[in-house]
Amino acid sequence: MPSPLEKARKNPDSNKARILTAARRLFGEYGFQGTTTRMIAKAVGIDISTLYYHWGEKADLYEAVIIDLNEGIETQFKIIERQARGRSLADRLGIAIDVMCDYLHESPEVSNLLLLGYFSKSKNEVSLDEKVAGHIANIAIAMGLATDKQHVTPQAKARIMTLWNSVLNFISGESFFRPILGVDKTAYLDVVKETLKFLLIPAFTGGTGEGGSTPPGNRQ
Amino acid sequence: MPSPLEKARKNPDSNKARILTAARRLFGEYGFQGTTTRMIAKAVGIDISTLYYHWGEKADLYEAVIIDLNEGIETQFKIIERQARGRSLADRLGIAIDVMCDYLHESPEVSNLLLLGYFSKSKNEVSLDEKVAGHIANIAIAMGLATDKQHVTPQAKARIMTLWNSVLNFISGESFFRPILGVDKTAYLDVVKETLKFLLIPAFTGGTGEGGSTPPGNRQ
DNA sequence: CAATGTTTCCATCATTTGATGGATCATTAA
DNA sequence: TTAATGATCCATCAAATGATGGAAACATTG
Repeated sequence: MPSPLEKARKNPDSNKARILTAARRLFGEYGFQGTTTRMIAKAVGIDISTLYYHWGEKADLYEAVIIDLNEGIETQFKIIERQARGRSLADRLGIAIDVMCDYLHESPEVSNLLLLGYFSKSKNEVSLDEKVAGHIANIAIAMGLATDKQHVTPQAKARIMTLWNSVLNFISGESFFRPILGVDKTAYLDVVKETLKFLLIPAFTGGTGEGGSTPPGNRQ
Repeated sequence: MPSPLEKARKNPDSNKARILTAARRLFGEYGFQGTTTRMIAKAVGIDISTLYYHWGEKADLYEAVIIDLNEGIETQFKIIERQARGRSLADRLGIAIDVMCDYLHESPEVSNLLLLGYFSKSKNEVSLDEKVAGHIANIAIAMGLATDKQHVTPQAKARIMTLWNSVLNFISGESFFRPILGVDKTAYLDVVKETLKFLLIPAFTGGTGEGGSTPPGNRQ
């Protein structure tokens, strides 16, 4: 029994899938309240009743978007985990920052939707928090700050949250922050990565910061 | 010629001022789109036409809220500047974190409104960005990372932004993050402050982090 | 008090928005 | 071919929403 989401992904040219894609972009750009079903239908080029036929009410469509989103993020975490395995802590952090920045920068609606989920009291009951809790724990383990999901200290969680949120902030807020920084679009991502590494790596490693790749003496 | 805002603040019991207060809270909680003029009027206990009489259209009221907000923030920055003067860099950062966390935690709608302003494409043209650019530069100077507003490097700005956003994130996202951390309401603010100091001070000072108050040799 | 200005509310509009029923067209199975 | 199922659109609804006109209440001042 394939879920509606799997069904939609199987055929990306179907209207059902195109609705999901457009909804993702528009919800990310204008939020749940700021996006109307007519906006989505118009973006796809269909009638709104087709949208309702495929996804039910607006909140259901939004929920589908969020679930779809989280699966994409989990994929990225697996990539980070694979690349980070066996490297030094400083390297692992650098890899995490690079991979997440690149991924989110390519699909900016992701970070927008996540941030809106964190900060707006929405009546919809998409259980985003459980997912995020899992993500946080996963990063903590991948960074070697904890050994299993059940034993992550609040301190470690809070530190990961800061890192995670900082990435989201910079990606989502690009149109707002970039003019303030006064750099062009290509330089922005580099400044962001550099800043995050500069600020966060020394604290985690308790030492000198970036300092190149995988020093021979693998200080833990 | 007193501005409408000054006029409203002069008499906090007037309906005009009470509308502004309620609007501030509700816009902060539900965003611009998610807040209706009827919600605000109902919160104050008046008819919506009274609201329109005092503040004009909805976007004008929102603009007044944002302006009001920014003046409050500027006041806090002056407090930080005064307290930080003459202290070590680590102390100045610690003071900034403490003061801003306490202030924002007392009026959480402030950080919500700021974050919504950063991340949602709103059609309203409240020039929030210029204000924020000024705030960023002010902190940079107060922290001793720059000497005048015109000569703040993108790197310094980006680092301040990370700090500033991290505070906003934790305060605005408390209802979301606190359950994940598994701490109670009173402990949350302490964990946040501790985390921010732990992560950010070492990077700025290039050294050992918090390490107590104002070391005798005032290393720059 | 009378006149003038300010504030408040009631009634009402025009749009927008979420949502649905039913007709139509396409596709597939028997 | 025919019946059934799936997909799409048109027309329409009811509720919510931003906004306004005008009458009434209230306050201020000469």
